[in-house]
Amino acid sequence: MARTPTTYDPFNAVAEPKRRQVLEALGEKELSVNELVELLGWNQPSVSKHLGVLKQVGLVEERRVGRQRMYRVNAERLKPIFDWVAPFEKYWTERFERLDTLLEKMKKEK
Amino acid sequence: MARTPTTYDPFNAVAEPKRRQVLEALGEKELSVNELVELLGWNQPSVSKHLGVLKQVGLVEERRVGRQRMYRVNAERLKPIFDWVAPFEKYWTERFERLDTLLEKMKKEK
DNA sequence: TTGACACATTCCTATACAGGAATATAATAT
DNA sequence: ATATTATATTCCTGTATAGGAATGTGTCAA
Repeated sequence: MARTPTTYDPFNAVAEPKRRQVLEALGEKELSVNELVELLGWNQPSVSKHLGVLKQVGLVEERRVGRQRMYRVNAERLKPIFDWVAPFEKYWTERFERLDTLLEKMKKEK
Repeated sequence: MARTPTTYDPFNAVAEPKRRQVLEALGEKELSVNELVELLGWNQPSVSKHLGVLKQVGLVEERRVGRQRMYRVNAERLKPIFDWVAPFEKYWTERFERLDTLLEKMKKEK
């Protein structure tokens, strides 16, 4: 077998750097395809194809307005990635250690 | 061109579900290849090959002990993933807003 | 109805896996 | 030296891209 398809899950869809750029560009604001084309500086079919993958995997949603298609991020589909990576965060920063210590203290004091 | 190589960056390395399992299995504790083989129930070459990719991309580190090789997670290489996905978190929960508020308060009180 | 505009899809190709099977390498024990 | 243990590497193959070029589809305007 080959690699896991890009449309299999958010991890694979987001592995492609350009698809991350698309999601960043969308950010909070809904954008049309042409707005993305201009913003990113890629050709239109390329943008459309990446949007197609993101849409298949549920990372963006599409709304039709006249001959335009407005795309927006569906952030909840990124939650599995966050949930997977978050537990490792304590290893590179102390913020959470401090928080853990604080919570432990609060627990004991209670 | 084809897809971005799995060894290109942590995003691509971690797109493969089995490699995420390896990182989970390692967690905090260093494990030998055979311990991983037993823990995961895969054949040995498969485990070694996935470890090879993870090592190339810097997500695990290797230590030789006799004829064994002990592997451990290098969590800092996961930071780019966390940093990329974290800004989206506010869209599905409010927890971090509260945490940020708490940390800001602690900072000021200090 | 004919253009023009906005966007999607198809066709093509080079590339890169992931998994299985077999084999190679390195270190220890006998 | 030889066998054994622990692990890595090589060879093979089917599959799935990502990018470029060309074309198709749907919608609005004159």
